[in-house]
Amino acid sequence: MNDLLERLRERGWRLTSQRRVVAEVLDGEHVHLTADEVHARATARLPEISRATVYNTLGELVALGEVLEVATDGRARRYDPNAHRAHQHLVCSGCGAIRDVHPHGDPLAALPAAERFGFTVTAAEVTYRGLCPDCRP
Amino acid sequence: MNDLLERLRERGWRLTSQRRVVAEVLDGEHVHLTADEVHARATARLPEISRATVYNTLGELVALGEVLEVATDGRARRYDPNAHRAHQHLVCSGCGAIRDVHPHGDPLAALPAAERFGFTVTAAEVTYRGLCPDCRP
DNA sequence: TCCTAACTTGGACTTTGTCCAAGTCAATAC
DNA sequence: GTATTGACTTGGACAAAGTCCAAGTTAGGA
Repeated sequence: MNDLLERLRERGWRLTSQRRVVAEVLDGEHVHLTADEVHARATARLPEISRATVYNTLGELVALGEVLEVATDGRARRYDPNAHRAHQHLVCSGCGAIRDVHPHGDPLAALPAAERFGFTVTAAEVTYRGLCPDCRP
Repeated sequence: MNDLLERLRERGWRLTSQRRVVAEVLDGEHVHLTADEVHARATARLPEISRATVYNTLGELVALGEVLEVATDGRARRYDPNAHRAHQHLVCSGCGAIRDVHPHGDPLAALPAAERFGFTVTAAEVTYRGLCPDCRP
């Protein structure tokens, strides 16, 4: 995480306490917080941080490629700090829990040229859906 | 499309002009409208149809398995009437255009048991991202 | 230690979606 | 055909998620 802040500073990011707190909140494995959750946790450490700043900072981290934005449920976007290792998502249809997973093979390879409609295809996001152990009937 | 309305009536759906219009608007290939777009097009045919009814009807069609809900952009959900043939989505990062595509192989098969975290995995949604011919630089 | 462009703030606003009480109507029965 | 009734629709209020902006604050270089 310190690496992250260092990397960003080298890229001309001004290192404010707000940005530091957002980066800290997003640290870890299998972290997929909504902007609101990030704001709630950031507020615990820095009570006066505003929603706008959280949104701004998340947007910047996404633009810089340090955080991934995932839309697994059609509701709030979630932010995934695990941007430097390619992975996909496994989502529980019951409780919404999300895990990072690593399927074998390159999902992109499965799309034949004839199915690309002239697009230059650069990425494939896979969302696996099912029930987690706690939600299984 | 008449098949759809017939099928729904057999399942006890009351066939109102509002529902008919929503079903008509959703007819076709590569159709991925937002609720708002459905409402706009429905209004052109039936001016007094309300937003609430469009949302209700879309929700019912999804629950009945006749329409798929897709969340490709973290903004408005989109509705895909092509629910009876398994497919995935190809999304243009430039303009947001969406195509239905049919990769070969079963994407589910690529997720090893060791990566399933005890989940009962039942589906895999793949979103391919790239630039469409019109958006390519 | 000063300066200034970059950053943050709070609040207003927009978009997307949900909920509800009251009114309307499709389909069945007669 | 007409009556009946429960299912459907409506508009408006509300909620959640996200954007925008003018004014105030501050990190980091000079």
